[in-house]
Amino acid sequence: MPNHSFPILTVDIVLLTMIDGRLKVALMERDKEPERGCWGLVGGFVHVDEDEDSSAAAMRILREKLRFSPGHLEQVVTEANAHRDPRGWSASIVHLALNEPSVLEVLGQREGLKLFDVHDDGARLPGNLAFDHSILILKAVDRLRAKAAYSTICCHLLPETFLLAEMQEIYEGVLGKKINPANFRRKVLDAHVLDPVGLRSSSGRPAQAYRLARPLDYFERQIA
Amino acid sequence: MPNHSFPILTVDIVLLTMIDGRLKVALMERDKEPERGCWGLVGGFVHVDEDEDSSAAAMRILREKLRFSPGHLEQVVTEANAHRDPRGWSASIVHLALNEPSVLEVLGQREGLKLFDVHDDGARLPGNLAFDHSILILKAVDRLRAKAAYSTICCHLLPETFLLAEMQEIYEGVLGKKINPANFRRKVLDAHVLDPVGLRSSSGRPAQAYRLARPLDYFERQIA
DNA sequence: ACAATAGTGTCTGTTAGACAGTATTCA
DNA sequence: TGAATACTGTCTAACAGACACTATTGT
Repeated sequence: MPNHSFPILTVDIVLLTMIDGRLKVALMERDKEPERGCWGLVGGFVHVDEDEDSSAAAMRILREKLRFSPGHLEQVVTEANAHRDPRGWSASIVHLALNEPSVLEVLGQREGLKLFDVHDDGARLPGNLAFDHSILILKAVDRLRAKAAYSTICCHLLPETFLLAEMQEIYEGVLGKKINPANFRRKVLDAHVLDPVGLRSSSGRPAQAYRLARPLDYFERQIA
Repeated sequence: MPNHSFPILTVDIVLLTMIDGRLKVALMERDKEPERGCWGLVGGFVHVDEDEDSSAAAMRILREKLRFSPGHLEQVVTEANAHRDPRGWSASIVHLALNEPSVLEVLGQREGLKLFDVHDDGARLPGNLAFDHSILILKAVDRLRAKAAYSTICCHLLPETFLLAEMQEIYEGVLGKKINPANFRRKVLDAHVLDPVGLRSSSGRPAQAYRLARPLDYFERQIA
């Protein structure tokens, strides 16, 4: 394996979802060197002849490795240094991808993907994580948490339509604290970012279901 | 000039300062192809044999081209696509560098650097800007503005010690709005991020001078 | 009727923003 | 003494957070 005189350019995707109020990251067991047998992020090289830009590269890699398109994809940070990859000087453009859990649970059975709990600064991640991927995961999760209280970003962890109680559970999981339901309702509805789409019944009074009308990067008011 | 099969990896630095309440970006006239004669950001290739990581590359480039170290440097975004550079598929890791104006004004005379007003989505930038540098500049400025209201980041546009009135002028310039002096004072001092360092006299009552005690990435309260 | 969940009204303490007023220097 | 700038106190409206209350379903 030669030491490149060009830096390596890769894209890594931190695939997150939430199950039972806990954030989960989807990792693949690496079947090639380096770090064969370790758990790692879904990622790959940029292909200069195929990829229009870095997010297109991320989409292609997800399509090729998982046959799947994420609900939400955004660039988080670029981790670039001499020592993170034994093959040479390496830059990874790290992306955050958010999805409702059902999609990833299905993929887990078909594609050798596994979901790991992301909590307490990665304490529950597997011990044999490839490269600096534990750092990349934490940076992506930090970004999600930072945006949560002031944006609708967490709605991408929900299905197309959802109840306020479900949305609240997601925000509680991401922010790591309980939220008062009455206040949460008031703030979210006052922001006019949700469209009502009919009722849904369960084990009590039926609840209004909503759809995200317009994704909002920055609320005026803090949502939680 | 061959079309590389590896992507190009560069670092570009958006050098900002504030003069008379207006944000300025420092640009160099390019003396090499491509885009020779255009104005461009200070930037260059990552050198895999010299640079430990991307911010070290940024520091080296500033040292080599301007013989200068910035007061504050942070990564903003990575702009990576097939068309931004005629030489081939190119990724630029964009950094934001903040400095007090005196340093850049001196450099402007010595090193062929020039300061341009950054306002109204870049309306006053020179017409012949290299590559996609106008986009990179706007993204860096957006980042600065987004962090301003909740952090001490703007203090890096000030000298080591400064008055509250000077600090307020900086925040007003970055945020683009007037701030009530009494409220600004109260919020900043309540945050306990400044250390007093003696008085300074000018044309009225002498004012308390301060030094930034601890840079704060996120205030609890909004500063302005 | 009761359990369960959805949704409303209201109170309290805190904060942002506005503004009047006092303090200390120089000319 | 007056201009200029620094600093303080206080009022109001908006907001976050807490909590009691009503509403609507299934069993």
